[in-house]
Amino acid sequence: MADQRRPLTLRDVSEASGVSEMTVSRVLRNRGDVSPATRERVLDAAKSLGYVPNKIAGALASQRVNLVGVIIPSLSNMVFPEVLEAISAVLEDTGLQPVFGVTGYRAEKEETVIYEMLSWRPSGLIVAGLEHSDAARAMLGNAGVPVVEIMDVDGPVIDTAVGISHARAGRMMAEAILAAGYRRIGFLGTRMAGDHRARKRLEGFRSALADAGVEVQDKEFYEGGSSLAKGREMTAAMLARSPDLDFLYYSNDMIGAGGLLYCLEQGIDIPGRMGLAGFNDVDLLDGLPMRLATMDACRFEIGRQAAAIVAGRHPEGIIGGEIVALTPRLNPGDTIR
Amino acid sequence: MADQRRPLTLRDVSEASGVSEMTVSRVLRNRGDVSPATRERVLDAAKSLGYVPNKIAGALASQRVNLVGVIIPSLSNMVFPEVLEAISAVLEDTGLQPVFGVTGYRAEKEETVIYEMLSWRPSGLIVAGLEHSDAARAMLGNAGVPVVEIMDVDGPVIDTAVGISHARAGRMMAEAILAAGYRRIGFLGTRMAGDHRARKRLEGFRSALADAGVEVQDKEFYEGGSSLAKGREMTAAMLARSPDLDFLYYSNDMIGAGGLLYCLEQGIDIPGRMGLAGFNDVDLLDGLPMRLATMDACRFEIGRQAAAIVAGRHPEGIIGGEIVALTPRLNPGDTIR
DNA sequence: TTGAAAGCGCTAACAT
DNA sequence: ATGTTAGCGCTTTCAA
Repeated sequence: MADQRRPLTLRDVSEASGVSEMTVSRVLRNRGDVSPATRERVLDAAKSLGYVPNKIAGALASQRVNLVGVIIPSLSNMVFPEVLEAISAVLEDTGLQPVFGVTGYRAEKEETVIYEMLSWRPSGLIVAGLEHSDAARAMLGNAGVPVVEIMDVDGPVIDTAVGISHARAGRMMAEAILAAGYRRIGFLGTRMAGDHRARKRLEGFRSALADAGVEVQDKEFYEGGSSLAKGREMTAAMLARSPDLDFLYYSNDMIGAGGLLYCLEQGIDIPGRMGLAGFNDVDLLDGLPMRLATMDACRFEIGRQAAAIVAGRHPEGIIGGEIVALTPRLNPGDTIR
Repeated sequence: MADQRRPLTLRDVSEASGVSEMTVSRVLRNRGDVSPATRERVLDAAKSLGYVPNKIAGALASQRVNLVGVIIPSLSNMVFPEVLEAISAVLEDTGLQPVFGVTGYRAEKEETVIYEMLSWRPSGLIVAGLEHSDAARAMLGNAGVPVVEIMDVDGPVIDTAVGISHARAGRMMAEAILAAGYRRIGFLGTRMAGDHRARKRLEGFRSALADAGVEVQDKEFYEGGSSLAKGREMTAAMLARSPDLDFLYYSNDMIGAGGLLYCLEQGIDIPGRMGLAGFNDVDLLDGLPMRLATMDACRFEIGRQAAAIVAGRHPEGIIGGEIVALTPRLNPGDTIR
């Protein structure tokens, strides 16, 4: 517990306990056979010195690193913290530790983050999305460790992917909307070049509408700011411009919730006169005056399975090198008639 | 770009470029003098091989690690992602990289996370809160690197702290409520033993009320679930039990928002018949029918300053070993008369 | 401007 | 059950 500037080493513990460095190392890692007496002496010495092992040296010597890199676009999206939570929970008792990196939806930043992560030689990598720069793809392909791409399955996969088809999610929502008899449909979403999943949902959505001879009648995009407030503003603007719309499809639940609050305030009959839907099925909605129709992105399950694959604890029959396509679940809530 | 199992080393690049390992190392780190011709040859070789430096070896040799450990209680709290964002932004151009660890508000888990982090010999540590186990406190005290405790300043500090006084925040809110003439006050919060800041706010709140001879008339606590929904339920329960309350103080904005929505639906006159207030000043509120009174926890500023201190770029006159107490700002919104 | 040698703190592999 | 030796892949330091 004495304060020192030079960090303590195994050698210090070795000297303090009168045992070889190797034996100290064994005790500290619970490896091999060590007599209880020796064990206790070592532990006492380590504790009273305040020794913290140097994993850098350990990793270099053993060629093993208990880190798993997790690369996501954003922390403010509300979706990713939940994926992280699921990943953390699974890794908790595997001896692996997640390390998070954030890309801000920028491919070039993603490339940097991947490079940085790989330079620490992690045991595995979990990366959100399938779209990467060529260089990033090359690095991931040659990483020599499990690489799991999560969230999305619509596109070429490097090694293993766990996610949903966002095109299909968009299609399913379109079909539900059409089946409910809505025809004059508006779309409200983010203007974010890097958000490929939102783009794919919109594409799937439009293509299913097109199959029924229906077109999206109005669109509105936003960037930045409070999603709830933006949802309000965008909805007000769109309804002012296109008052005869009978359905509004939002690219996420937060702006959808803003739209819902606006419509309710305006006294618009939901879901009779107009229907609404979002995406993600976030808990948040539980407390709103009405439950917004939405679609579950399976983010807990995605986190769980991705972590299990990286940890080598593959859920039922999955062994890596595969695509695990989860099924998005439609939650009709109260805003589709 | 050839695929290999054994990760590439400096030696591979050295052989491919016909230059010594040392020179390759210099090129890759932009250190020392290297002729442009050599430089280019090395860069070409590294790129075409797909070489990724091994930071583990580099860190061991140089005794320098560009990692900053950031330890927070939770990712789902909405507050911490913002602090992380601010930290990331500041570290972005310092060559330092944040590594996040989550404690789940459990002191014992925090101890483990600190130990793990320190075993990677980071350049600094940012830890949320002032309450730690004795062992954790000892580790932090002997870490030999900058340790910044954030969010809170009410208590003993290990090295440097950046935060607000939550006791004072609670007191300020009580004073504002009393000044507005409310007297029959209820409190709604989390039942979380590890959330010391919420506890301190409540203590400050009650003590300021007590100074005016006022007592909290009813209390309700929750755990888990959607905060918005819980805010609703708790509010409904409390008003059923104590119908004559004229103010509800919530320990965070999310449950406050749930309560607000409930009250509005019930047709309760806000802020006339009853006032409401939360804590955190989250953006979310912008889109609600009324803006909830709240208090800014200065989380961006906290993240910024903490990162600057760890990075050695101390903002105006702060040099570490100090307590930076930021001033919480009351945002009266529309729910205090 | 470039290279050679030594060693960072630990662990694998092999003694004893 | 414990100790010894030889690296892990880099960077520091010194030499050329």
